[in-house]
Formats: sequence, C-alpha cells, structure tokens
Amino acid sequence: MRRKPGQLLDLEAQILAVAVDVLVGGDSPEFHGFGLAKRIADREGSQRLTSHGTLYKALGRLEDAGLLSSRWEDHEVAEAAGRPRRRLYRVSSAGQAAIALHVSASQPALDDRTAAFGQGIEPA
Amino acid sequence: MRRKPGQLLDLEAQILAVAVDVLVGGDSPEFHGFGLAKRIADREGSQRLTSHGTLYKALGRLEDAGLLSSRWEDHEVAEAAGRPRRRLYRVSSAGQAAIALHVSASQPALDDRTAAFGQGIEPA
DNA sequence: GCTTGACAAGAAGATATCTTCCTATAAGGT
DNA sequence: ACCTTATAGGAAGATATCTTCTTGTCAAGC
Repeated sequence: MRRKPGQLLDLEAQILAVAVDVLVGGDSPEFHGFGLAKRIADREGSQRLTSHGTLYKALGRLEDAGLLSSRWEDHEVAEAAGRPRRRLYRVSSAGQAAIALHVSASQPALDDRTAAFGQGIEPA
Repeated sequence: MRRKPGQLLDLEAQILAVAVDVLVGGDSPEFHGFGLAKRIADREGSQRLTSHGTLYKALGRLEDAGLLSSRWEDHEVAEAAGRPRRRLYRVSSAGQAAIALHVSASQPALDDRTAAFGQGIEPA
C-alpha cells in the first residue's frame, strides 16, 4: 500500500483515537491489543473487522513511529488474574498531536459544512 | 462415566506412559500439556484425537490423585523463548506404580496367550 | 434387568501475542 | 499514462492454559 510519509491510515487513526480516549477517560491511561480489538469490533458493530494480526502489526508500526509506547504488564498482575501477560500501550504526546492533526485534516472545511447545511444536506 | 475407584482411564494411562517415558528418556523429567497433546496426536496418527480441554482436565485429575505433580515454568525461560508460560508436570512414584499396575492388569495372562498362539490366533 | 446419576469426552471459546504467507493497492518513478 | 514495488490487509496458525456447556456412557443401586 505504500504510504505517503507522515500520514495516518484509518486503522492507525482508530487506534490513536481509542488511546486518547482511555487517556482522557480516567481509570488507566493504558490499553492492550486484545481489549482494543474488542473495542473496535464493538464500535464497528461487526464481528472483528480487523484481524488480530493486522492490529498487532499496526500497533508495532505506531510504536516504531514513536506515537505509542509500550511495556509488559507485571507478572503478578497477570497471574493474579489468571491470564496471559498483556502488553500495555500508551499514547505519546507525538501520538496525540498526530491524531489531532489527522482529525482536523479529514474534517471538511467549515464553509463546506455550512453550505451543505444551507441546502438541507447534513454532513456525514 | 463413573469410574471404578483405583482404575485408570485410557487417556490417563497414556499420559502416565508418556510421563514415565520422558522420566526415563533422559533430558528433562518434566513435560507440559501442549507438548503432551502433540505427542499423543502423533502417536495416535490422527489429528488431535483428544481435545485440549479433555487433556487438561485429565492432567488435573491425575494431579489431584497424586500421580503427577506440577510447577509453573520460570518466567525468564518462557520469556526468553517468547511464548506463554508452561505448566510442567512430573510423574510421582505413585504414578509410576499406577501405570505399571495398569499395564500388567490389562495384559492377557501368559497362559491365555500361549493357548491362543497354539490355535493360530494372535493376541491383539 | 432397568433406571439413575456421577462423571468423562469433546466442542467451543476466552485469554493474549505474534509470525508467516499471500494478495491487493496506492505512491512514486519513468 | 503506465509500470514497478513497497507495504498494508487479512487469513491462518503457532503457542499455552483453562472454563463452560452439552452429550454420552458406565457403574451401582434397586
């Protein structure tokens, strides 16, 4: 697919959006791949639009790009919960900036929206 | 299936046989569930005759009965290998006795075998 | 001999991460 | 305009343990 440098793909933007969401939303500022997959699947209304492999690769890319950072969950926590260890991700400030930029870039200009509204056409 | 007390089921006997095998065979006297499943599947010539759930339940039974003991693999080892932690099992002496008894009990008596041979009927 | 109930078998799936392999597509060069 | 190629997408599966739910069967009691 060869990407234009500095551009976010749809999936990556979704991931960052969720990442910012958990960051702002209280609780813990961290999330893990599996939970992310469920969130996206839920949001998408469908059954796992994104396969796990694809998601983990995207997470790796984002981390390589410095938009996410990760650490392994403590042994004790995973064991107490009786499940495999998770890898916990967190948005970096660069990541926050990237998603903000992406959103504003993909938002139609205000004039266009106003014009559409004037003609009874609601923006998606 | 309600078992006669003190009797080994087929699957359990197979597990113990493998356990004794690794014990005697050198290397490490320990084995883990997943590897066991592969061994049994290989031996059985077929594709996973025993589902994983069934196998882990049988392992639990054998441990409860004191025929096997188990411990969790060290974190470091699993991590170095890049895989989930294994649970390592080992036959106890009671287990060794049990499988020995089971084998001798299911073996047809010598007289019977000789008699069968005498009539040209090979024992299964 | 017949019924009943305990318990094993197996399917299915939850939990989590990551790799390999093939395909499809868009970005960039000519 | 066209072709090449890097790379994203997705399927599939490896790695490991364990739970839940249903079905089936054997042993024991009557």
